[in-house]
Amino acid sequence: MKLLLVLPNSIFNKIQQLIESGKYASSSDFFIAAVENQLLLETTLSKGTDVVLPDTDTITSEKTREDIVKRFVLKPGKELIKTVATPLPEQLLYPGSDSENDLFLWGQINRIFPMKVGLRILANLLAEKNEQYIELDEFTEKAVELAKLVRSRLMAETLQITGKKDSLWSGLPSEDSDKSASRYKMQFLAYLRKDGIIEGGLGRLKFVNLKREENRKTHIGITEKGLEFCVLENPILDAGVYNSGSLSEEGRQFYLRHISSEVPGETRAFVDVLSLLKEGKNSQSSLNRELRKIWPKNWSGAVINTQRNGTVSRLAELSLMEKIKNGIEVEYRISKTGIDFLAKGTK
DNA sequence: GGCCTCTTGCGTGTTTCGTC
DNA sequence: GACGAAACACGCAAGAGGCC
Repeated sequence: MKLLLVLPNSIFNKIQQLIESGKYASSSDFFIAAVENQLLLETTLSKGTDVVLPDTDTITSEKTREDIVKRFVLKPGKELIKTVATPLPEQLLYPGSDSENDLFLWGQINRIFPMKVGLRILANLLAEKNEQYIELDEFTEKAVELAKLVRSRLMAETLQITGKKDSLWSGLPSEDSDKSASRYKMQFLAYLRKDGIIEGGLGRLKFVNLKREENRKTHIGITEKGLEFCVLENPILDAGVYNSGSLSEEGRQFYLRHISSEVPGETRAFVDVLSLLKEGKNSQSSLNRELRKIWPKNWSGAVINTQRNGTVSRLAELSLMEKIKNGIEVEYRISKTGIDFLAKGTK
């Protein structure tokens, strides 16, 4: 949508100076950042702060908002957190399945970073309450509110620094959509099905465990592996670096080691896609065609597409492959790290 | 203007819950 | 036990963004 805006010369000149100094790529970028900041402020103020911190009064400034985000997404003290047991196979296997090799992550989980944010929030809540488990609803509500703030901040920072829309915030819930909040909770975080099976990325990756208490309330705790991944340095959350990817090298290596030993379904998906890339199946259509032969026969074309897309996005985030734009088409290419992972994963 | 890719909102069938 | 309502689980496809 295009808007016609009348500005006093004094304001216009100041904006021009900021653009010329390189802080913004264009006047559009300046206005988008300004509007997003104002909308964020309005939304947060209208909701009050009861969902965030017990000792925070009213969010009245950018600095206060920053403090809240920092307090819940910065590295928690590892020694302050009591971990829980890793989920057992029977908490993960669907009726009729007997092998974790077939447990693919749902394709709509297309980023690891949103789960990292969720883990940070969970760990900080556990540390603050000095508990091993907390109520799932309490965690997910707070995670959604804070993840929205992280997303808004990330959008504004990325626009300022790179001058273009990057997708580092992909997967995090947006301020203006309950649907995206629901998606974040159900797909990236965790929940417990009625039959006791754990769903959601954090659960399927064994970074958290869930249990239903006698009062039927579900509780969530962080596993040892979840805590290890959680406290690893993150360029965005800990250093405010927005141009080196969403995970640190250490974080990427940990994730790969973890899935290799604990999450065979994710390893299988990675190995399947990387093997095909190595064989030269570099386009979306050729990948889909080949994956259809080796992935579950009951998956429709749309499901193959969803699963391929999610796997490719996570692989790219981990630097195991890259996407190269050729005009309007994209070529997938395995990286050196991808080849190394494949060598280890297929041994 | 049209095409391709990717993200994410929505539709639909199934299951669970509450009430009578 | 029957029924309707609500919640859940899964999967599809609309639409935004980028490019020619």
